[in-house]
Amino acid sequence: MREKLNSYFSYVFEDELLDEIVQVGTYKKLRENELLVDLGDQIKGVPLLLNGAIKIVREDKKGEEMLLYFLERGDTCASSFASALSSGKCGIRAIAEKESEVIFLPVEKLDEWLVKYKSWRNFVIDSYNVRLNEMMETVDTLAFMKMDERLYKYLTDKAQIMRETSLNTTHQDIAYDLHTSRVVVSRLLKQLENEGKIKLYRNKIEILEF
DNA sequence: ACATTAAGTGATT
DNA sequence: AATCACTTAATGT
Repeated sequence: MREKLNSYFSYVFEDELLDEIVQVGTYKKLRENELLVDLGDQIKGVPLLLNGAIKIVREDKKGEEMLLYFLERGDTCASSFASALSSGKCGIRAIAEKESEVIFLPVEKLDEWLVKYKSWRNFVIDSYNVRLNEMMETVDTLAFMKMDERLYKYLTDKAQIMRETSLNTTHQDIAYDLHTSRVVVSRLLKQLENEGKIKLYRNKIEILEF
């Protein structure tokens, strides 16, 4: 576990903090599509993402979904800090988008570390900042971009996060993430294919142009 | 061969 | 851009 931690966090945290993380953290490997956090869950620990990708989704009471952003290696779920420290409910759902490795940090240690380690404080503040920017970007996307642009952005963003040029997904899944209907996605995808930007298969989309 | 699920299409709002 | 109704294609049993 120490080696895995070192490979991504050795330049972020000081050695003593790394030691503590190894002691109190619990390592977990996530299967693809494994549910990490659900709506209204009490947060049991804050995750540090070693590798893989986690999808953060907002959902309303009717089960209507909307993708907020992805977490990548070295990220943490900023929203979980707030709910962990205030022991409130989490307003989001987190799903592993692919096989991922995380270390869960116990809630009790979080504010202790805030005063003890400046690298930890920086990390927390920084991830809040990164997340806020990410959120503003998605708001922009929602407010100012048309569906076809959003779709293309979604595809290229996701391909980058997954580090692949082709995605194994269905039109329906995309429709859930973008909060639209499958028919609309199918039509716009067809359009993108005609423009030569992508190639469509069953359960698979290949991106030809970034 | 049949059932199921994914994707394509025209028409309507 | 959403929804309906229907078709066609791919895949699993």
